[in-house]
Amino acid sequence: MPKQISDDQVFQAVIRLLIERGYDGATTKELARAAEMSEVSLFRKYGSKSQLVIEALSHHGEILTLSKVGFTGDIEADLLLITSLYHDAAERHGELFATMLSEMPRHAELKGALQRPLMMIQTIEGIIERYQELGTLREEPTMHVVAALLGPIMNLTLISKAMPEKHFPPLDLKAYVTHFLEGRRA
Amino acid sequence: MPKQISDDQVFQAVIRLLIERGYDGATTKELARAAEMSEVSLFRKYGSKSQLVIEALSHHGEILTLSKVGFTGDIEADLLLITSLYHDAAERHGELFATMLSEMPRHAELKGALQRPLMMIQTIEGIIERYQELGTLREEPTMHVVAALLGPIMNLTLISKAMPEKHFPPLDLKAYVTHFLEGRRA
DNA sequence: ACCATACGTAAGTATTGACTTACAAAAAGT
DNA sequence: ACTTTTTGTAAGTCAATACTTACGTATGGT
Repeated sequence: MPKQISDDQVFQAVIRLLIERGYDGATTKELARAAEMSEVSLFRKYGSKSQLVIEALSHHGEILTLSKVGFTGDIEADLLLITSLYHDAAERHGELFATMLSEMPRHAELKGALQRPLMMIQTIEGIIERYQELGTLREEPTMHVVAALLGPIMNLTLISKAMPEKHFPPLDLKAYVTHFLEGRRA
Repeated sequence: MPKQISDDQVFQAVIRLLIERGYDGATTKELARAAEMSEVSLFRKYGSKSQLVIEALSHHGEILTLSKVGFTGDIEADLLLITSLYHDAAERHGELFATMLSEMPRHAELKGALQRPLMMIQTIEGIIERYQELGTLREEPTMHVVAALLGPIMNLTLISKAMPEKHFPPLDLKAYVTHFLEGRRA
């Protein structure tokens, strides 16, 4: 057999192109070229564009690798780890996430493609909840806390990319977490 | 002359469709139908799809009126007004804003379409800056402050719409502003 | 040696989308 | 009345896109 193209290689290229061009903008022709395979083989292996994207996104659930994240009892350390990972992910894939969030309702075939990223939000909610139960954090809807923690980071990266001429100073995540906690401790 | 279709009516329909389907998803045929005019007339009046969208968004900027917003010296009142207006806008048009933010880098023709909304962010930055100069707020990049203030609101509305099965409690904006200020005063 | 496998190239099809052209009609100003 | 203005309908062009068909080829297992 020739070449033997690995799924990993394909999925990686797919994600890269999705980030660059979005779902509609990433044509199957370009997807094939990015994956260094023929368009025909692409359809043979993955059936359709939507299936390919779903498989790529599922496989790439590692985008936001929260496997290392958990409850340790040290809230500053936990939040710093979460924000660091999220910050990296937002830098690299924030546009993709935003695109998918807004394109999902318009592409029924994509339902389920964001299952994994959204589950990670629930993981974070779980950690928040434990700190609330412990009395470290004050009680409030966990999703509000998650939004307060991650919203500014996502917003900042999106705006930075939309206004590339303005050069925003980078976030100091350690200070960010510290200030986040002020006023939020029980 | 027949009918005499007003720009207002057209722009309103355009915005509505953009929210529903996004830029790529909103076809000129559908745009024409939504505006209750023929596709031909649409091209005659506005030249192209991108121009139509740009004009509609520019015109729409007025709906997100921050004209009442300014520096009063009462930081809690100012921020409460800003967040209230922003919250309303995000509820109604958050998806649109997010879509445009993520689609803009891929559609060079749209450059300038978000000029107006982005200028409002700069208005807010100006107010923040004055409170920093007064010593009410501690010094840090103004865009970081804006992101911290508005990011969570935008995030919350986006996620609410992406996960409609989960019912998130509404934000108490007054408490939100109060907590925002804790840890941020100079 | 041979055959199934996993790919490639060339050439389609069918659909759709942005945009145009040609011609007709309704209304308003004069 | 007539001309201008602003719309409409019908029909198209042209390019791009998702996806297919037919056929050929290199490779590895047996």
